[in-house]
Amino acid sequence: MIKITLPDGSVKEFEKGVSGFDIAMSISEGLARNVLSAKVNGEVWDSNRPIHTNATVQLLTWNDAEGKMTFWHSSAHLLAEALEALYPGVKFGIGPAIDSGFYYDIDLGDREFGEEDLGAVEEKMLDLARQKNQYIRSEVSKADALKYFTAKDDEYKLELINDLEDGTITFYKQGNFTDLCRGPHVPSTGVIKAIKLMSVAGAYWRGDEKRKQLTRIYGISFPKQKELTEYLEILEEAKKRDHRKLGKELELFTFSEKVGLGLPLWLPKGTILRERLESFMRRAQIKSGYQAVVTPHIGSKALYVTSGHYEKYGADSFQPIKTPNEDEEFLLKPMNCPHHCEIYKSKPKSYKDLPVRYAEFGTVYRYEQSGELHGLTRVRGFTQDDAHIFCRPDQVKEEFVKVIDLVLYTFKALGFENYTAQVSLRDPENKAKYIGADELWDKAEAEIQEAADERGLSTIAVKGEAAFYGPKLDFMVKDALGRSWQLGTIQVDYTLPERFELEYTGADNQKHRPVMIHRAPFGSMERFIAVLIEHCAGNFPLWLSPDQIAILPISEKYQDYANELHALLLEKDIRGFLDDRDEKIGRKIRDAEVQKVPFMLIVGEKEANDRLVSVRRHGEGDLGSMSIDEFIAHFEEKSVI
RNA sequence: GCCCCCAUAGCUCAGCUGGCCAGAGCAACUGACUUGUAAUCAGUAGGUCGUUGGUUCGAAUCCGACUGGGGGCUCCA
Repeated sequence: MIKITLPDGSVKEFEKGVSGFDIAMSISEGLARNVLSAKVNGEVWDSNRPIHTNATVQLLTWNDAEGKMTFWHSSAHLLAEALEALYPGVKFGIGPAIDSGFYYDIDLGDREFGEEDLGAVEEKMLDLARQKNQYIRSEVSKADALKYFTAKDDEYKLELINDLEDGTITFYKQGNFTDLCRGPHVPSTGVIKAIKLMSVAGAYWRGDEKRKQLTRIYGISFPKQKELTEYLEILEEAKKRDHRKLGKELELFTFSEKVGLGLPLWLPKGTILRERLESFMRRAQIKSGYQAVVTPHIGSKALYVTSGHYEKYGADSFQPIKTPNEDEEFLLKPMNCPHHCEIYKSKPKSYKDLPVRYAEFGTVYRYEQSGELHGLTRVRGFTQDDAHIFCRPDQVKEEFVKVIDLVLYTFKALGFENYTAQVSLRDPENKAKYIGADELWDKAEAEIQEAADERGLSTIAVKGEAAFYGPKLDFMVKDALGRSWQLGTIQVDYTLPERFELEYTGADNQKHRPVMIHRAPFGSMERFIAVLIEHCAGNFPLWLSPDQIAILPISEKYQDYANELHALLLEKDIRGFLDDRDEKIGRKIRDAEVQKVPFMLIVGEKEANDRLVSVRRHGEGDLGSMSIDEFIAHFEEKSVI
C-alpha cells in the first residue's frame, strides 16, 4: 500500500500502482470523467500512469491551467495524426500547447498548404477524436527512437532525439500515430469534442531564421462545443474592438503609404485624445516633481556612440543623416536618454540638487522589421511619455517607489483595474548581451524587487527580458477582454551615467556618479492609445472623448439657439459640434450614437423657448430636459478624472 | 526580412469554374421635405478592378513579380 496526499491535506491509502484516474474514481465518478491529467509530486503525469510510491497528487481537470495544457497538447497530437493520414510522408517539428490552444510545425515538402485546407484537417481530427483512441505511453531506448524516426525519415524528430539522454525518452501512440513526446496526455482522444484550426503561419525550425521555415498550424480545442462557440464569440468581440478598425471609424488616426510604413498620422479627433492624455500626464508629473524639457528629433552620431545605442542597434536602424559637411552624421533619435544626459551635464550638480527629473514627450524612431509593424502597437515613429530621474545611489529605491505610485495612479485614472508587474532580469547564461558591471546589475535587480515589494505589487521575475543597459519593472495590464498588454516600464540604469561621465559633488566634496531611472507610465502614446481604444471599445471616459457633446437641433428654426448654446459650452471648455445638417432628428441621433459621442443635446421649440436642453446619454438614452446650467453641472460631475 | 492569406468607387462588400458598356448599400453632390430621441425621399456624379509583366481571340476573374494590408515566426519532444 502507498500513501497518497491530496491537495486538501487528506491522506488516503491505495494499492501500489494506483493511477490518478483510480484516485478520482474513489472520490466520485464525475470527477473521474473530467480528469485530464494528474500532478504527482509536482510533475504532471498521465492520469492513467501507475503511481508506485507515496506521493502528493493533484487531479487536473479543464479548470486547471495545467489540465488545459494537457488537453491542448493531446490535441496537437491529434492534429499530427490527422495530417499524417491526409498527407502521407509529412515530417513533424514540434507541437506544443500554448496559452490559448496548440500548434504543430510541419514540413510538407513541396506541397502547398493554405487556410482553405484547414477545414478538411479539422474534419479528420474530429473523425479521429470520435474513435476514442487511447494515448499510450511507452519508454524507448535512444537507439530504438532513432531507428523509428530514421525509418520515417523525419530529420526534425531525429535532431530532437539526438539532444536527449538515453533512458529518458518516451513515445506516445494514439490510433496509428506515434510521436516522440514527454507527455503527459489525456486518456483518450474522445474527450476532445470541439476543434477549430485557426491559422497557418510560417515558423523557423527552432526559431532560427537561418534554418528551414516550417508550416505552423494553430488550433484550439475544447471538451464542449459550447466552450468553442463562446471562445469564437470573444474573438469576434475583439475584432469589433480592434483599434485599427475603431481608429478608422472614429477618425482617430490613419496611415499613408506615401508617408511611410509604420508612421501614424493623427487626425484631429485622435489628436484631441492624445493631447488630453498628455496634459493629464504633464499635470501628474509636475505634482511629482518632474521638470519638462524639450530636445531635438536628431542627435549627432557621436551621441549614440557614447550611449552605446549605435553599437547595439546602428546596423538595424534608420541609417545616419548626412549633411553637406563630410563626416558629419546625425541619427534620428531612438531614445531620449542621451539628450537628457547632456541636459544633466549642462550645469554642475551638487548632491543637494538630486534627484532631478527631466520629462519629455519625446518622439523616437526605430526601424522595426516590416513584418513586425501592427496598427499603433508596433510603429516606426512613436512618442514616449519619457522621463529620466538622476539620483544618488541611496535615493534609488525611494524614487523607484514614487514612480510605481505614478504608474498605478495612471492606470487607475484610465480604468485599468487589472495589472501585474514583471521584473525583467538579465539572462544569466548570456551576459555578453548586456553592458555594465555585474555588481551594479545585482544591486539594481535587488532594488527593483524591494521597491515592488514595498508597494505590495505581485510580481513575476523573468530572466532574459532586461534592457541591455539595466533591469526593468514592466507593467502588464489586462483589458476588458482579459488580454494582457505591456504598457508602462521603469528601468534602473547604472551604465549610461558611466558612459556619459555624469557626476555630482557629494557632501565629502568628492565627485560621485548618479544613477539613472528611465520610466514611461504610458510606454508610448501610440501603444497606450491602441490599448485604451480596445479596452473601452472606443467609449472613452468623458474627459478624454474627442467630442464630448453633440448639439442636435430639431430643425433649422432653432439654429440660433443652438449656436448660442454651442458658444456657451465652448466657453466652459466643453468640446463638441453642432449638427446643422438638413436631417431628421432620428438621423442626427443615430450618427452621434455611432460616433460614440457621450452627450447629445437635443434642442427644439420647447428648449429654445425655455432655454433648456434635452439630454441624451450615449448608450443609455434620454435623460430628460434640464436647464443649461444644470447640464453643465451634470457634465462637470461626470468629467472628473 | 521570411511563410500563409488578402487587395474591386471615400467606406463596407457582390461579381461562380475567364465572354454583353464592372454592380449594391452607405458617404459625397443637387433638389424636395422642416422634422421630437438609432438611418426621409428622389436624382447626379464617382472605379484604366493595388502596380506591372505574361497566358488567351478575350482577364477584375488564370500565372509570375512588385507594393500595401492581415495572421504568424525559440511559450523547445
